[in-house]
Amino acid sequence: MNSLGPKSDTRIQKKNQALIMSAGLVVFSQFGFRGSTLDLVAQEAGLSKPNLLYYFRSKDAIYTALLEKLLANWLEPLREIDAKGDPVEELLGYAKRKLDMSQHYPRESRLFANEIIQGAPRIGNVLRGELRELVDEIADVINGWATAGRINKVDPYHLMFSIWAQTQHYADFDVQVRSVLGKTDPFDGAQYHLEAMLRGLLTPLAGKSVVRKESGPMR
Amino acid sequence: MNSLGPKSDTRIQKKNQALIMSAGLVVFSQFGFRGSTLDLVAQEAGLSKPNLLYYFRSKDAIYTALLEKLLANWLEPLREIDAKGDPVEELLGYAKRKLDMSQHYPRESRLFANEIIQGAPRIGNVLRGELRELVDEIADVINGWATAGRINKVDPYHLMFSIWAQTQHYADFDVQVRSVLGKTDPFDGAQYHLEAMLRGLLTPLAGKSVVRKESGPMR
DNA sequence: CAACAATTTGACCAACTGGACAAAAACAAG
DNA sequence: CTTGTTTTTGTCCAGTTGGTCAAATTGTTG
Repeated sequence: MNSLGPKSDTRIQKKNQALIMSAGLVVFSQFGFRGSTLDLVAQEAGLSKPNLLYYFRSKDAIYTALLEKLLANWLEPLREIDAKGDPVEELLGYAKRKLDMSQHYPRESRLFANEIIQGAPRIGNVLRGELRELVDEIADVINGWATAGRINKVDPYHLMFSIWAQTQHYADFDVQVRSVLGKTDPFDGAQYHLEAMLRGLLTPLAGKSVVRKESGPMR
Repeated sequence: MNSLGPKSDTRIQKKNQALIMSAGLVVFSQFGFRGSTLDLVAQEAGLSKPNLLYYFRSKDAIYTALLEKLLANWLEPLREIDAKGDPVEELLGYAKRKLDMSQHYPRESRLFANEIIQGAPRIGNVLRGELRELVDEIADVINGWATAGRINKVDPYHLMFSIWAQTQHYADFDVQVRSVLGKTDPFDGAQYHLEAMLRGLLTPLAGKSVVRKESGPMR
């Protein structure tokens, strides 16, 4: 009989569960939950539809399992920011890790993007809970760095948003980026640009605050 | 009889077509093309399903009409960049216009994002054609500014990507942004942060290139 | 208020959807 | 090889999907 708990997973179970997760990632990341069908996932996995449902209770179960696995990895790079490290290098390292994820796991990024765009019906509580707490912690760290004069004064929240936006963009909008760039690989240029942008924002320089003060609000 | 060409649109036709487009925007921007249903659009529009199909030939026709209308507006802010203006202010102005669009037309942004994430099946040719040409033009302008020393040397393509990413993020990931910020309105802070980031990157400063040269590649 | 055109609707359809289920097939261990 | 257990599949089902169509309703114009 099929076990309920995670006690005994035969190797064929492991193999097929992984196969289904992988196929689900491909399909759900492209069409979102509502736009995906079990038939599509089954076809992508090379299994029959009833066979999918032998391993997962429902379409929803596949999607949820996928999202949970993703979320665990998604917050990890943020946790690695070290309050005791060099501020600029810590933040650049974080941006680099996020950009690497966009390069190597673009489907995961799109799965996440799809879920958020559609209103985050299944992970809204995670966003308002775990994510928010973690972001608040890191925001404190960044504020500490700024107060100590080790980086320029920045809004830590919008700093994180801009890192998320600029890194995930290369995965989520991959088609557009490549349409514009042609054959040029996006990621080398992206990394250099992102680094330059963050250094320009963060690195404390005597002359800069003067320039900033002179400028009125953007119009 | 229903006219084929755009010759005679009675006011009731205009009203209902607008009603359907508006409803379609709400539904398609949330669920993407495949995840949306005519019933949902009909319900949102307050019309019966057959009545929708009296005004539009098919589900596809509604979606396509929506995309075409969107694309016209989408590229407009980019066209407004003036090669004869002040470089930093022109680029800041562009960013501001894009951010305003995210604030005031978030559904349009999400509709576009959905289409791109799903591989841009219907607008790939526009991306590789019209968009790319326009971006190339602006890239030339930016390169000209950089060569003249009026802004720092930047990759114009990645500069545009980063503006797109950071502005559209506030519309596409609205749920996440608000989950993190709580009741705080995102857009004031976003504008200030975006401006600071772009100024730091673009404004030519004697001291900056030294700092940049010393730094190795991001790690 | 006729008479005609524009609009709306109810009923219907074939294809597809997520899912149930029992029978068949493949596997494992004595 | 036999027996019990996993795994796989064919068949089926009720609900939903995009779309059709003729009939009914509403609007318009003389």
